[in-house]
Amino acid sequence: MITGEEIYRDLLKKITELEYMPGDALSENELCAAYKCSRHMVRDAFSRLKEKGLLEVYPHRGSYVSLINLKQIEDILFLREAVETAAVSAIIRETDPGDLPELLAGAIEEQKTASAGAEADLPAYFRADDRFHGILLEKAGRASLYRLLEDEYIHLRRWRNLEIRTTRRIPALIQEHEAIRDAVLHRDAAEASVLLHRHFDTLKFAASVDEGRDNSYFYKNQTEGERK
Amino acid sequence: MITGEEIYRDLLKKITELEYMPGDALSENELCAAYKCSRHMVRDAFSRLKEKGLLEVYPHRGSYVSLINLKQIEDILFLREAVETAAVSAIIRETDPGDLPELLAGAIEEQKTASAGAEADLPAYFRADDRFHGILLEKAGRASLYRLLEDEYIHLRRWRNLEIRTTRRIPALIQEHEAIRDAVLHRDAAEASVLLHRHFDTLKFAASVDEGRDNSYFYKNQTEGERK
DNA sequence: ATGTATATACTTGTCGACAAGTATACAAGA
DNA sequence: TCTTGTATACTTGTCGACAAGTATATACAT
Repeated sequence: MITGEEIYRDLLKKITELEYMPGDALSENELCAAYKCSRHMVRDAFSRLKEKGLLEVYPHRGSYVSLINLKQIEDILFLREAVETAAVSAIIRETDPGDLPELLAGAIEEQKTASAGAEADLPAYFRADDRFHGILLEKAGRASLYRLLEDEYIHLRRWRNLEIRTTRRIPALIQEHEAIRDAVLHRDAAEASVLLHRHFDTLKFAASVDEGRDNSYFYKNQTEGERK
Repeated sequence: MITGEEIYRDLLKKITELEYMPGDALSENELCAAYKCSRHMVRDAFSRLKEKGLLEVYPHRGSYVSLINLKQIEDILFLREAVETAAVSAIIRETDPGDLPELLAGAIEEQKTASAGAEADLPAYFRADDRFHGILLEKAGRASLYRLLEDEYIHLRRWRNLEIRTTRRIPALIQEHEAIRDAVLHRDAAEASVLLHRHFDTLKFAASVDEGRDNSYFYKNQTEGERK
């Protein structure tokens, strides 16, 4: 027997990891046949996914995986920059380094090994990247805020999984992490702020340009739910 | 005929405006009798409220309006400080004032008139307060981010409605707003950052101390859902 | 009086059936 | 050939009934 929570988590995973692509149709009937459960369960999961902005339900027509809203991605990147700049500021203001140097070094090392091989282990790199930023919040005493923002970061992860060309940029991103780490360890808040801003600006740029992108995966004009 | 969306909005309003107090029991049967609809609708609304952390459902025992998690309130205040500091920084960095002075002056004026009378019009003051902070994000080109964070700010508003003694502090808060406005208009990012930090710190302090507070409305030890 | 077992009245969880709306395939007529 | 109307096969929306678990009140035995 499968619980509604499990269905929700499974669908969430398949949407963020692009097993279901943006725009794909999801049928309640097909899914409840696949999970061997009643439609009620699937509908409950749909309701939650809809609430999170990952699914769009058109009554009597069908349900579709949400397209990616690049304006929203920019917003979330802006949010992360703001939160992490504040976290760094708090770290520098309030605490002594503690085990922060080792933790950041560990996360950076993990990023290097994950991206070093003949072909990069992208999931592992992304996990290490998340960990680098997570450490900053945790050491600022805001680990719970990181959990609170998980729902927003889901969109970020889905977009990241779609932007394959990120691969080329990984070495530069790691260098930026190292510079940020150095600034934090030198307790230079102004420098860290500038570096974080630059770091997220490169990401925001990736979210704004559309060089030969498959536009069927993105909303145009930042408007959602405009299916004719 | 009432739609599920309406039930959800009504319950949300009654929870944030404390018509239903933290800890109150909400019965599916009673509500679907009150709304003259099937339990399905109420359950759907419950599901969304649960997802937002405003309702806790204990299977076969009952559903209760979530208590207020002060650690979470602090986190959201930290979040707001971070976002608005970044917004101010962006405003100063990228744009000329435009109509910003008039907008901020208007919001501050509205706060004064709402809090001036023999007894303050708290709802009006809160709306003007939200507007002041909303203007900052809007002028930084992040109006959509403000909407994105609405869900988090719901918790903030519920807490604010419960903290009656805020009233005494309103004149000081308005003064802080004026100081922030001045720093922004003088394009002094560092000063604005310090003032915002101080502004939110006074709020965070209000969320941390518990002088003669009715503790039945708050989680102890920052743990949720520990009903025995 | 006190402890224990049982019945009862709640609670939320789950299901299958049917209602209602939409898009498509198809056939009939011009 | 093109247009138009109709039947059909989908889609999601809604409902009432029943299942299952919990807490409380009650009767009974000690």
